[in-house]
Amino acid sequence: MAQFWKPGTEKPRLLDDGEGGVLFFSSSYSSSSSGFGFSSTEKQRQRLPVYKYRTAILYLVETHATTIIVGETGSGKTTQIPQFLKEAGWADGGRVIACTQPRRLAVQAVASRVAEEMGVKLGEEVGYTIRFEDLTNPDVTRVKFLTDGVLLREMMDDPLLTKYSVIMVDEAHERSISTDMLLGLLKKIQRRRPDLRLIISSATIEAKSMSTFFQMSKRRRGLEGETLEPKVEPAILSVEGRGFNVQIFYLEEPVSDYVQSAVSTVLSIHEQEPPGDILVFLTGQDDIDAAVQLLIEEGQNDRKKSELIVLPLYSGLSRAEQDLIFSPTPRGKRKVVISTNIAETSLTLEGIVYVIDSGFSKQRFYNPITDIESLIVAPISKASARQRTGRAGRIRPGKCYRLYTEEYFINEMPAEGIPEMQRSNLVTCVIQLKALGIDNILGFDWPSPPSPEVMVRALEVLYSLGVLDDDAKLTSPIGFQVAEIPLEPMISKMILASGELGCSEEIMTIAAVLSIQSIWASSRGAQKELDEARLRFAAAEGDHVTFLNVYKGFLQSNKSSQWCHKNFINYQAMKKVMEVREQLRRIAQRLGIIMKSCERDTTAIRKAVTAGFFANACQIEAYSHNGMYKTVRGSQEVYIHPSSVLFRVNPKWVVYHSLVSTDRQYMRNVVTIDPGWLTEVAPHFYQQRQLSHMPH
DNA sequence: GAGCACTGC
Repeated sequence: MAQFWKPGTEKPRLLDDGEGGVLFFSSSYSSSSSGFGFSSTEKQRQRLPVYKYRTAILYLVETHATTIIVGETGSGKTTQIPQFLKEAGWADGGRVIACTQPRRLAVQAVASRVAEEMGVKLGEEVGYTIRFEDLTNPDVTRVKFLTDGVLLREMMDDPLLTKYSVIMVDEAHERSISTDMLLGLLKKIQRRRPDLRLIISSATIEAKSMSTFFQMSKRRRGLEGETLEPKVEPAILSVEGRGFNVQIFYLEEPVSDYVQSAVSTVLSIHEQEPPGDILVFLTGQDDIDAAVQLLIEEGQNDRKKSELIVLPLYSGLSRAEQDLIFSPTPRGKRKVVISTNIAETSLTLEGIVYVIDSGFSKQRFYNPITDIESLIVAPISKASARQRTGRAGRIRPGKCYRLYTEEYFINEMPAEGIPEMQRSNLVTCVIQLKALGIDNILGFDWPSPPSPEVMVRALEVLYSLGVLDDDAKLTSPIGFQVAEIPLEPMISKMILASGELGCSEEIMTIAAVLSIQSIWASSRGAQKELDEARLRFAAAEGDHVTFLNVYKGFLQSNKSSQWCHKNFINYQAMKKVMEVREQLRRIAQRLGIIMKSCERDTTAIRKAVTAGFFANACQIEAYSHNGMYKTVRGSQEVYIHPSSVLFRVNPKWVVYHSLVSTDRQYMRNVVTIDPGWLTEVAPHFYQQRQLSHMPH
C-alpha cells in the first residue's frame, strides 16, 4: 500500500485557525457549586475539555449579547454549558435556559445525560421537547433541550421567546434551513430583548462570518455607549476536543472510479493494518450496493478476505438491517461499514479505526425556474472531510484514506458546503416567516441569503394556493390555517379542502403517508415480491387511494408488525403515519375542520388532492408510446415512476405529489383526475393567471 | 421497468 499513499500533514483534531480574534482563556479549574464531595459523574465532568473554560464562558455570556463557541466533538460543550448557566443563576426567577439541536435523537440523548449528571428526573428540572413528545413541566423545567424546528414553532405563540434567558443554538455549522431561520429570527429578537443571551455553538471555524452576522444588528440600533447593555461585538471562544489523532493519507493521482478505489483500499487495509473496523463513505444506495457486492465476491475464494464482514448503511434500510451495524465484531473478523452521509452526523459507530472518504456525497439542488429539486453527486467540503476523518479517532488513534489528492484538498475543495437554504425550495420557510409577521421577506437578514428568484417563486406558489393575498399578506382564514399545520403548504391546503368536501378522515391518512419517506419496506433482492404486494392494495384511481387500502389493512390487522412484514410494508413508517395522523386530527379540531368520512367516494378525495396539488397537473401526450406526460403549467416532460400503481396504466390526466429527477423526470405518487376540477378548485391559477399581478 | 443524501414541525 505504501506506494499508493503518502502521509498528509493535516491533523484533523487541530483547528487550522488562521482567523484572528479568537479568544483563548486558560483559567484554572472552577469548583462545583454543589458543595458536596465529587461524585464519579462530577469527576467525569471535570475531565471534559470545556470544564476549564467554565469561568470564561460565564464571563463572556454575562458581558456579550452573543457568544460564539467553536468546539470539536468530545469537548463536552453541549452537556456542560447549560449546566454552567444553570449553576450561575441564569434560570433563576422562573427563566429557562434553552439548547437546540438539529436532530430529535440528539435532543433525547443530551437531555437524559444532563438530567443524570444533575441528579434530577428527566422531565422536571431538565426536560426536552421534540415533535410528538413534550417531556417538560412549565412550572419546574429550567433547562430545556429541543429541536430547532420546535423552537421555531414556539415562536408562533411567543414571538420574543420571553421565557428564555439564554438560547444556545448547537451544531450551527450544519447550517440546516431551520437553524438558519432561527439565527435570522434570533438576531431580530435581540434588538427587542437586550436581556436575552445567545450562544452559537459550531464545530468549524466559520465563526468569523457568524460573528459579523450578529454584530450588525446592535450597530444599527446605535446601542454602543449605553453602559448597561451587553457588548455588541460577539465573543468567540475556542474549545479543544478530545478525539484521538488520525493520520491522513491522500492519493498520489486522482482516480476516476471511487467505488473500485474504495474496494481496493479496504482490501489493502485488511492485508496490512492491525485489527480495527473500517468505515467507507460513498454517495448512495447504488454505489454502496456495488461496493458491497465486489467485496463479498472477493471474500468468496480467499480465506483472508473472507474475514471481512461487509455491511451497507443508508436510511432506506429497515431497522433490522441497520441494527446489524451495531453488533460487536467477532474475534478474528473485521467489520466494513459502507455508508452514505448518514454516518457523518446522524449515526455514531463505535470501534471505527479506519475511514475511507470518497470525497463525494449526494446533495440537493433546487432550480427555481423549473421548480425542481434534484439530488446530485457533488464534491464535499473541507469541513465535511474533517468530520468524516474524525470518525476514525473515537476510540484510539486512527487512519483516514482520502480518495483524492492532497493538492485537490488544499487548493480546490471548498472550505464550507453551500447552506441548505441556498439549495432548496423555500415555500415552507416563507410561510413560516409570514406567520411570524415578517412582511419584507426579500429584505430578511439571513446568515446566507437565498437568491431572490427562489423567494419570488415561493411567494408565487403561496399566492396561487390562496395563502397569500395581493399584498403578499397571509389570507384569513386559509393562510393562517395553512401556516398552523406542520406540513408542506400544498398538503395543508389539501386538508383544508377535505373539510368542505366531506372526506377529511381519508385525507388525514393520505397527508400523513405523503409526509413520511415511504411506507413500503426496502426490497433489496425481493423486488418482485414487493411489486406483487403493492398490487394487492392497488387502486385504479392511483397511489393516494392505494395508501388508504394499506392503512385500512393495517388497522384491520390490529396494527400488526407481522402483517406489515408479510405485505412488504415498513412497520416503523406505519407507526409514524399513526402519530402524524393523530397530530393532524388534533390540529384539525382546533381549526374547526369537521372530521368526516366519504366512505368510498373517491371523487371527493381526488378533488381534495387536486385542491392542494393543482399546480402539478399533467396530461399524457396524445401519441406518446412511452408514457410521456406534459405538465399543464410549464409543458415539462415527465413520466410516471415505475413504483406507482399507475405505471403503464397511463391515464389521460393526473396530478403528482413530487418529482424525482434522474435521467428523466419521474412523478412519484400519482392520482387520476378530471381536468374540469382544475378550473373548479383553482380558477385563479388556470383561468386568469394574472402574471402582471404577482406578489412580491 | 427504475431508483430516493439527510433532517425537521
